[in-house]
Amino acid sequence: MKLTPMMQSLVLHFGEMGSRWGLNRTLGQMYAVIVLTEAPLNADQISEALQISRSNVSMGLKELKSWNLIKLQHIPGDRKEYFSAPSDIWEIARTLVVERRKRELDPTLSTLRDALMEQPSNASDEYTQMRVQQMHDLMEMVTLWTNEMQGMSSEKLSALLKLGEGISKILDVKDKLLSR
Amino acid sequence: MKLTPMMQSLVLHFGEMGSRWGLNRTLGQMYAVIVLTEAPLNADQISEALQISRSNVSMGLKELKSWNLIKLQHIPGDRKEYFSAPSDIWEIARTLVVERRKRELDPTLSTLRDALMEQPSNASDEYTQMRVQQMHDLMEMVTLWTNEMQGMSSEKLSALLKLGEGISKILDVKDKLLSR
DNA sequence: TACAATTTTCACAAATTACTGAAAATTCAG
DNA sequence: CTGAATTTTCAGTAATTTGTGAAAATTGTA
Repeated sequence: MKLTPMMQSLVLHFGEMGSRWGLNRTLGQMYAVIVLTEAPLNADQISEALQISRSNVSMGLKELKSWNLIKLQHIPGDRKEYFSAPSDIWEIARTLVVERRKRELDPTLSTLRDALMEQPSNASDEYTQMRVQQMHDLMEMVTLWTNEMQGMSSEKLSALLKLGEGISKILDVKDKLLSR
Repeated sequence: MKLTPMMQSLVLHFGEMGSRWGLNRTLGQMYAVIVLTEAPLNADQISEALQISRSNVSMGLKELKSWNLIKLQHIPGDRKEYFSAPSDIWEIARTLVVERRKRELDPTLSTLRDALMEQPSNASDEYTQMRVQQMHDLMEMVTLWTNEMQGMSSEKLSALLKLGEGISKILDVKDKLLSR
């Protein structure tokens, strides 16, 4: 499979970004080619398109599976496994947010809880615990949000995000409603 | 500077997480010790606390400065430079979000725009552009949001996040108000 | 069940990233 | 200005991460 120049440059870019997104270069490239190609792809096609070894593709697919970012499908009469990304970009975003939360927040939340259970050994530990408490509360709220996001339809999510600068006003309205 | 066991374990944890957060181990540890200690710290103290070389600390501080995560301050009668984190945890969160957006979204947004300007060379490119458009729109909304976040006070931000599961309801209310 | 097709694993190699000590540059009190 | 204190830079090295080919495991069909 040969990539068009447009694809080529997008794939390269997502490779660069991959590492900044908690994936890595190859994973970024692989996911780019899967997301940006309409037809499901098999490992050999990916390997050829990105000029990387078959085994590397296998490991990458394993990782993408663990992120729930790809769907496996079979094509009648073909024994190979084909992969595609969800067609709804919001679903991809939702998944990314949740999976990153799992990896970036959940373990920390648990460590923070442990620290809060400990007996402070001196004044300095007391300050530390105070900060830990603040971080914990913040992260817990973010967690609630991402859970909320999970349950929202793409339409609703899109509407919420479109609100953009309007969110401030909505908040004010809500305050008024409650204070009445 | 010797760390209490509580600090020690928190610092180690944030070191682990550092790499998942787009920083790296040392940066994570450094920021943990700065955030969790009440008094501003100088480079030597950090170097001793984390058992890393003075030069490594210097590079780390440079990076943390570029993230706008630390404040430089001077202590009267002392020539050394001291660093501390904002006392408001929300300010830290806001900064983190914005800086990550700069690094993780902005460059991609610009690449996506470039791709949209190009003339599709075939049907496959047309599909690609369609997906690029979707990604672009989504990322642009996220960008608007983070901008909005920037302007919000910690109190407001906290209130918004506390809304948590309530956000769905608020959205519904808003729809009703508009449709009247 | 047998076996060819396909995928996965894994030890090693390659590439990348992080860390250090020494030296250079900067800062500031006297 | 001078020079001691402090910070920064940087080339080399160490550590970590990523990629490969060969071999093992799995799959599905004839």
